Amino acid sequence: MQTAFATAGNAIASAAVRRAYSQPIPRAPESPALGSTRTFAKGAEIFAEGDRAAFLYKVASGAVRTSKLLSDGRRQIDAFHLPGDIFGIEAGDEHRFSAEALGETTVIAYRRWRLENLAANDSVATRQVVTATMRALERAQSHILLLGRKNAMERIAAFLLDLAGRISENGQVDLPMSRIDIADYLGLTIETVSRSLTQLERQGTIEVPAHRRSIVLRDTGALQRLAD
Amino acid sequence: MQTAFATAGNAIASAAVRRAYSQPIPRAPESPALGSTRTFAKGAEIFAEGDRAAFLYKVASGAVRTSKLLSDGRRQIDAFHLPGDIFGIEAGDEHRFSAEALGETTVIAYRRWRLENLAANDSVATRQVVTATMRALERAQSHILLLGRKNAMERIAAFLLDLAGRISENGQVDLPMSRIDIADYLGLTIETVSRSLTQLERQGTIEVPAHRRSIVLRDTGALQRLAD
DNA sequence: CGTGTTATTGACTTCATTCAAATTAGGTGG
DNA sequence: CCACCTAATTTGAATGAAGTCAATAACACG
Repeated sequence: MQTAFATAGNAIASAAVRRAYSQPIPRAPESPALGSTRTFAKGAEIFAEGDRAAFLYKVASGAVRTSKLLSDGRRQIDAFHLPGDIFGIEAGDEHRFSAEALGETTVIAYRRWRLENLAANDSVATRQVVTATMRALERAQSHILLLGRKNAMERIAAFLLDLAGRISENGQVDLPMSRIDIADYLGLTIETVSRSLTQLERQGTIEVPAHRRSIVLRDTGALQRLAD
Repeated sequence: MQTAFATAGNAIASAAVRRAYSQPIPRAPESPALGSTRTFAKGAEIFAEGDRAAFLYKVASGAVRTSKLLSDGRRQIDAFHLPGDIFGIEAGDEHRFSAEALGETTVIAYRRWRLENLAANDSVATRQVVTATMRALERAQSHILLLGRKNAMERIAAFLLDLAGRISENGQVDLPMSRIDIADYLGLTIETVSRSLTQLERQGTIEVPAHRRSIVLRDTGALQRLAD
């Protein structure tokens, strides 16, 4: 078996678990029409696979992972969502992923638009949802190439560059996620992720400070070449 | 929008014609407003990665693969498109994939909608494009799970069931694609695909007639269990 | 400072790939 | 209809990249 993220079982069960253990702290919405702000603790579930998709979300601060589980516990993380990103868009009326906060995270929940209204309505919000959907599709498609045809080192390099492009501050990337999350995103194991990072560090391509939760990109050119 | 003469001088058509082995055979569109019909020979290129995305397409008959290449020639097939499927939707103005006919294939080309119009406009066509985009996203996301976390046998089983759900006639699936295409879709090699099929046949789960281009699903339950 | 969690490292195994060869299908021209 | 040819597929044997199992190390936090 691969990296089993040991959350108990199926969608129904985890929906129940969510009610028990997650701590959504609803606050007064900044403006009713614009959605309501909610804060989640590290690891808290924002929604579960199979939950009714009544809202879509925009990350205000922190970070979110959306993932799917196989029956035996293998997990695949579909995407990481950073501030400004919209997630939870669905065509049907159920969430096909679960979403969890990677750290203390604040999101804005917007009441969901039915698909029909999406096409019918012209508004900034509508446009944003269509754009977010297209972006999600593009990301998913390039992730398919990564998972289908790239080796471990290429995956790590591509991941670091992608993240750097989204949240780097002068070449330093502060990872909002654990090695397990990285592994489950890249279709690898935590050990392989660790070994690849060590190898990149030995080559002088990156630098990993003591606390291990940030990475300095020393040679983005080399990463680019690796990533393809 | 689309006129009978629009096919003659556009960027896409000439880009396609430039390539050696594509043979688009423009015919009179069934209805000018609804797009123009084009037929492609087996292996012909409908559009290439980087081509200007002036049209989107619906498969009328036959089948199409959309794929990406890495610099060293590794290929990943993003999706197979069967009659009724829409492909070639882009947010930007370039195709990020190439598209090739899997056999003698007829498609209908629709002049592309700009993203802004998509959100602004309410029409059957708009709705179809939004729906097709959502469907593509859902497919891509479940393919990510397959590529990231499923083993060879699980991938083959899932592939056969998916295809059966789209084109089976009483349990028989006529494969429009070669083993290489299947391998490049599932992130495997042609040898592994062949071995997996052989094993499924030995188990009595499937049956592969002599010409090897169709497969009879004898035990979909077993496939379902394998596919997860 | 302990304690629990997360990450790294090492040794060994395994599943899928690679390399190589054999077999089969399907088209072509006699 | 058959012999021949080419491309596609299958099969076998050996290799290798990433996974598994196990132990250690490094943090983070109370």
